[in-house]
Amino acid sequence: MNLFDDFQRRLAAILARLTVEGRLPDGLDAGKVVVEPPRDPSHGDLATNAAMVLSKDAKMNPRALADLLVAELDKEPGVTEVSVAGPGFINVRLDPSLFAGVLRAALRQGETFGHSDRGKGIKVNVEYVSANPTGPMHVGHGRGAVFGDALANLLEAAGYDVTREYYINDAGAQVDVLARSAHLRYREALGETIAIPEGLYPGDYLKPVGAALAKEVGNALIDKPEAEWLPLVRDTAISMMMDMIRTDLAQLNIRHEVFFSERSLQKPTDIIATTIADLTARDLVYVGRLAPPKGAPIEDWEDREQTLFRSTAYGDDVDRPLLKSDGSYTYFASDIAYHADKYNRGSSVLIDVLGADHGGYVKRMKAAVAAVTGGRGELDCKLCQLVRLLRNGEPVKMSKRAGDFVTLREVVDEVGSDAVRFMMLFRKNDATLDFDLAKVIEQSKDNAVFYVQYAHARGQSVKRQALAAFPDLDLASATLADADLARLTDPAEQDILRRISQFPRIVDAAAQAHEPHRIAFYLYELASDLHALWNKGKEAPHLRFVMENDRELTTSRMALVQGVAGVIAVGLALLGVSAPDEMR
RNA sequence: GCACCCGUAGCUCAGCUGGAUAGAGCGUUGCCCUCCGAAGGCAAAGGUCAGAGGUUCGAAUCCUCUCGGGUGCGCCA
Repeated sequence: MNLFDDFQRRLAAILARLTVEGRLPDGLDAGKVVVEPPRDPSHGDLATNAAMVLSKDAKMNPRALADLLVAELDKEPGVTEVSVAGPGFINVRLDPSLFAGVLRAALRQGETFGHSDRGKGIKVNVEYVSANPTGPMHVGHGRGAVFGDALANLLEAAGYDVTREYYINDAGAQVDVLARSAHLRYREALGETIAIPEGLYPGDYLKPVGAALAKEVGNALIDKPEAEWLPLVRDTAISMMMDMIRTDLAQLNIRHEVFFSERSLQKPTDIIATTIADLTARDLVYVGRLAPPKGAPIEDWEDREQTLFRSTAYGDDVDRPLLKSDGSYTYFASDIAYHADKYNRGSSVLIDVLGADHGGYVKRMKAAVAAVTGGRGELDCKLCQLVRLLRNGEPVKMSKRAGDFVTLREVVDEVGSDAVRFMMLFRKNDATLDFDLAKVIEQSKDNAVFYVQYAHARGQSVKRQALAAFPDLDLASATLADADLARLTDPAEQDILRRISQFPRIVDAAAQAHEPHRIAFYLYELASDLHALWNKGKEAPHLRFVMENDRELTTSRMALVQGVAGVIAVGLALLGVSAPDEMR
């Protein structure tokens, strides 16, 4: 139930009809036409730019074309007034019953209101978090985690078939460093006094790994050469780190369907080799020399022949190496094979949620996906900017225990999952985020999480009051959907109906743009509407939700309140935030 | 040197993929409330959308350049 889509279709039908009738030329592209709410509500309920964008192709001046369309739109059911404004805007005013109809739909559809089949089941792979399995997650990881999860929710709501995936970087040198660090903790667990040299991971979180190893194998690994103990220690450590990360994620109610191991790209079969062979056969891999980067001089630069992927053929600035000097694969080589694999598993749309420090990586990855899918796969990289942790405006000190960063778990333990999730989504992903630990648990209007959740709770509270006044009132959504909504005549009530009718459009646009923050901002506005109406009831008793002398009006208003609460609940669910029945 | 992201009110940020007179919160100022419809309300002031060109009916939004901030720049992941 999307009024704006509905009118877009109606307009397309009108254009088609006028074309058939010969009153408009062939070849008009109705796809350029936008139907949207006017910025200024006094202009009407819907506005379209149809006359302006089509005037050139129609070989008519915009006003004349607008007049033609106005005559047709005027015949449409539910349209009460159509006018032309400015350079050729067509403003449409609708019968209030149409907005009431959206409220009824919202009440009937409940938790699926705003959902659509726009994605038509297209398979989308969202890869997010993908933190190295070498330690606990920090707050920056948390932002990507929350963003990716909300985006996945959003895409599912828009009718896409979403796979939530985590790429475990368990193949690089960093996991060997992890193993060495864990081995030290193992010796420590056996009673040795250890010192952790520079370059290894110092965090206490590896102590349990050492203890677990000691318990499992006793001192069997203590005098062996590194080559013999490293694989076992590494696998144990990775496994325990992943358990820890999964626990951290579960605390934020984030679960991935696929955990993909980087090492599995080489064992048991080497997919990286076949991917490179495939690219080589297509002349996209060659052996050549690379000029050293201009800016920061590299001390040990060695000019040498290397195996390069021709990413410049797909818009990258320079070709990229696939093999290190020791012959092993670069991270990029693995990643090409990995993305090829995601595509081959059926996802034609790939989304990578990355930290902002990966910005330089995007071009080459897009080039790789284009090459490896023959241009049929689409990759969108969403870069999440840094999070600055504050407490009352002051930067938060790092925790030594975890190894010089604030862990995600510490933050979630302190302020809760809802506050973390909402605040991380109450900002565009590419803007840096100030996260104030004191502010986000404050019960005031300054705190957006509280404000939105409170609107939902207030809605429930109002319903409880209505039941106190009319104990036999049926407040089930299905019943409220049949209420007499014509009694919602106050402008503030009408505004809320309009706001609700925009929700499906917001969900759709947010999903298309891969921008979950739009939902958060919409909810803030909707909450604000409800609070404002409530406050009006203080000065103007005839606007109170519960009218003790008027059962019918109370019922109508309960429909409105339940509609708002329901939309807030749906929106918060998309963000992965709870919608409480009361604030405590 | 190059690439990517960002630059909107004093501050923190929105701005619905190019629409009409650029919005909100905080802060400031002024009224009201502080008799549980509690976790405040109403209103005002505040802008060269970093700057300059360009594209077109129309630009905060798209293109080019300049300035300013951030990030990254074989064999790290």
